[in-house]
Amino acid sequence: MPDDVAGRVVGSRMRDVAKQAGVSPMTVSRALRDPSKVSEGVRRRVEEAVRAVGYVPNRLAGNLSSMRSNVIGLVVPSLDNSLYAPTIQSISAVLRDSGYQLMIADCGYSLEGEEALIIAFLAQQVAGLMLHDTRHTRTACEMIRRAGVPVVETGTLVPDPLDMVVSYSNQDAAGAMVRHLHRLGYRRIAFVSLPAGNNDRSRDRQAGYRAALAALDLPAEPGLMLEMPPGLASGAEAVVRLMQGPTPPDAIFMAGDVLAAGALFECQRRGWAVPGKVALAAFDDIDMLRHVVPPITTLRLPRSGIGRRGAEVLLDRIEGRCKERVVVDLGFEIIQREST
Amino acid sequence: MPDDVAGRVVGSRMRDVAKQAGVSPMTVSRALRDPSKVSEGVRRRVEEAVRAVGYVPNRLAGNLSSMRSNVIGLVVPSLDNSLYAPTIQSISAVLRDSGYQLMIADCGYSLEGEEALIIAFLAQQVAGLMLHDTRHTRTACEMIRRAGVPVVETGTLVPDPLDMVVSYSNQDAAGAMVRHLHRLGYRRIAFVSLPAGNNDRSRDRQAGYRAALAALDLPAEPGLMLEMPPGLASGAEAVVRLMQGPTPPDAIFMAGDVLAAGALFECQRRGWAVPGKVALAAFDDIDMLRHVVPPITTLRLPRSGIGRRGAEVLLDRIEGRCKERVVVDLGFEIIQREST
DNA sequence: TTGTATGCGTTATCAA
DNA sequence: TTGATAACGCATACAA
Repeated sequence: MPDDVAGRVVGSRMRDVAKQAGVSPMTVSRALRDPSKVSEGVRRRVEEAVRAVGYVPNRLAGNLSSMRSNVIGLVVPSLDNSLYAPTIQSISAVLRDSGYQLMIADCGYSLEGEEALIIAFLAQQVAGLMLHDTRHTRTACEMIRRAGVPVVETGTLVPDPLDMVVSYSNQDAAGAMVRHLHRLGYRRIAFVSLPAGNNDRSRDRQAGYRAALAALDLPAEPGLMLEMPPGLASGAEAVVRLMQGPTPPDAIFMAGDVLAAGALFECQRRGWAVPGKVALAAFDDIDMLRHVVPPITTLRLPRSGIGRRGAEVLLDRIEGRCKERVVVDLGFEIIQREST
Repeated sequence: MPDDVAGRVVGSRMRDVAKQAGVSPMTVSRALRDPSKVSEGVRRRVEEAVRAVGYVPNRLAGNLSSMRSNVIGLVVPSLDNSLYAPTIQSISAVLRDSGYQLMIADCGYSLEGEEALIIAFLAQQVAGLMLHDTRHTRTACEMIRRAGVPVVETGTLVPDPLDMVVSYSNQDAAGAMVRHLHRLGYRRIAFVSLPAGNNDRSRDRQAGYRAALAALDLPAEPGLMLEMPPGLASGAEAVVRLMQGPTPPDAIFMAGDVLAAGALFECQRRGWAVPGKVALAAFDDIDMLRHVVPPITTLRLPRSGIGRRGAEVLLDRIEGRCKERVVVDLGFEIIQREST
């Protein structure tokens, strides 16, 4: 029963249930975690006793004693960014269905921040980690290795994974869109992305853009590449700067989150026909891009699948169903719409 | 040092550090949690030993032993909805700066789901709870009461809070927008919201709309109220249904998340002037609404402030800095733009 | 300032 | 099928 101990209300413990049911605590433990290991009568009495005393198991104690954990730690660069929402949602669903809990933290695109969070998660004895950045401090890598905790990286298809990877290739995706625009006849393809400095995905996308240009024998004009901070306003600014430059592009590939929508809204304001004056392509199929006028050509990324499969392979490993260091490429898809 | 025990790699324990530093485990514990309680020399030796053996404290054991917890549980109706992102981000920032961890789960707008998550969080021995729904099952309330865990509700200014509340009033906000539209001269004000069935906020907003109409002596025509599922497409459908009805409105107040943007895009497609043919107002100042053409009048809600203040009052309570059951009204603001 | 004994609530292990 | 005992890793309380 609830007791007030030193100003702190505590719940009932397993031995309260045991007393109530007239069995030993160990039997309660068994009845709760594997009912088939106790007799029918005991099982019923324990169930009743649990209800009677309002017992809620203490998973801290359970985890400590069993040297197991039912907590997964997730580090994302930012929680403010709705891009991670579908991924987090899917992770959450898989974990919930398997009796795991999700611990989330954001590192603000900082490697040192990520390191601190990883250590905090290890201190919490997480059973596994999911990371969205693909570069990590030496200390972070070392800590993870020593702890022997399974890790899934989800940001991009990294060449030298810590452990497991579930993602798509940002580099391939950017290249595929450039080739798509080229097939449609565009030749002066500009590229706008978030700053690559603190964002691995942006770096990969820039590399994919450059590689595709080279493969297509298109010149890589520095004036056609722009780095902009996130936000609709940045997209608007980018399209203006590119179109008012000396040799404007005939297509702009916006590889930032909502940059493309910002660019389109700016075109609407200025009466610039899309794709008549300039074609627009985006990276990531957020719902909005399908509904604006005109709808924007984009890449559909496996946001939700990354969360689901990532959580699945992590749990498979934790529960011993799979020993390997899998690398899962979930691919991407080009969605051709009216803006190109 | 890491040891392989029964297939499981374990980290170093406090007594490994103690041995290395030539002191007792208790001294290590003190040196780590309150360095001022040990001598200078011991402090240095412990710090070195910690680095030498790569020690990471086991917070499960620490929490169990101290009967404290550094974990906060947050339940949101959905993680897929980017609306909660700024709130979660702010909570995360406050907790991180105070050495707490955030456990997140989504209940899918289900009361039973919420109950299960609350029980799971209590089993994890969370130090506090943040809930975004305002109705809870009897069992959930009972569990929380018995556990004596501080709770902050953030969904709306509830009349009968479980404990503490940090929010704004959805009802007042909806009413304020109706009065604003009335001041601008609109008289046939339609109202579109998400289904109220599983969403307390929608219910409150509908009530606010109705109350404001009554106060303004405007008739409450059933044909002017619509419930739509979330999404841009719903907004588009809603505006069409309202405008093609027998007596179309002169203004539509879209109290759903991105419904207003969907409605505007549909008006763009059909060439309906906004606000010439119909005025549009929204609920919640997502960035997009400022950038579309025309920018949409809306209510600015304290999304981020709710997270920050909510986490702050929760920690104040947990750490004994405040005993009261505070109710914080963070208010709202009407942002008049060109769509009305 | 430091160390010793004890307990946190559960599970592993082994004996009955 | 059940129970007694000993961890799990750390912190509280008290003694030195």
